[in-house]
Amino acid sequence: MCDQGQSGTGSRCNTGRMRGSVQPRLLLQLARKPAHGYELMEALEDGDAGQAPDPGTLYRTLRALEEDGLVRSTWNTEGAGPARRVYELTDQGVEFLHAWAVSIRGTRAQLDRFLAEYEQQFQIKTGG
Amino acid sequence: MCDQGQSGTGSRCNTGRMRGSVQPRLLLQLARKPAHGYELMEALEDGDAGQAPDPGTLYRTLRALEEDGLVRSTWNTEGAGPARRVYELTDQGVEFLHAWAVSIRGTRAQLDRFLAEYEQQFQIKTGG
DNA sequence: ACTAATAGATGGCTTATACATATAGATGCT
DNA sequence: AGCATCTATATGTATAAGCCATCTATTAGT
Repeated sequence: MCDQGQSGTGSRCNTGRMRGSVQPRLLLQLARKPAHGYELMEALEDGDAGQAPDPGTLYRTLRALEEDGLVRSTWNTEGAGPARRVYELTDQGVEFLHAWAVSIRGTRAQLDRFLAEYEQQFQIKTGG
Repeated sequence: MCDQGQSGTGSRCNTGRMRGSVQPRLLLQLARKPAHGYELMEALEDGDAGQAPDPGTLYRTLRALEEDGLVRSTWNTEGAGPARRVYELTDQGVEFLHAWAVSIRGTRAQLDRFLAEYEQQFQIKTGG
């Protein structure tokens, strides 16, 4: 059932990605420069190893962040194309990003422990 | 609303932990030694920085892993106390653990990228 | 008999994210 | 004018992971 060869046929049989990275990545990107959703998607696709969230996730996450006071938005109707909702970080958003960074460092430490134990168990020497 | 000071009042306002680590940690622990649920909980609590999943998560995850053929279980009624369902890894479980390790290395790399960008943005020098 | 420890299991809930689809303005082609 | 396409935002639905609370059962101690 969980054959490695066949790709996900809908079951839980894939080594699921770790969740909880969309929010901090959006906050960090906004810390660099205010931007609208579409722009953020392209930025994450370019710079973040091509791992942008889908539009649904992205826009909904942005609205949630705004509801929580971590970002604020204004409409920008200048320039070509449809109106953009431009987001920027609030002070609270910056603080939150710092908190996320702490949490993420902890997660990374946990992954390091896991990988160390794993490699010890299977006596693997990895270059990276 | 998302004040750092007050702890979770039920909203999404906490720097959410990264999910997706229970399965691989169970598989790795079982790779070291076959064990029953309670034993696994204690092992994860001891060795894994005190981050064991709650019983509900643990036992349900084990059953799911068995349904997927990654572990198999037998009842052990010897010794004191109630019967234990003792789990051990299958060959497929070992393969899956390897796949998880690859995925987790990828996740760690992503976290490293995030933290590098974060530290660059805020010009922080960290000792770790 | 009552309590506690060990051991396993179920029900319900939230969160994060994905996939699919809908809406709408702007631009360009025919 | 009609129509496709790109840009941009949004909603509907589904799902997996994990938490909290609760329940059962066995064994041991008082």
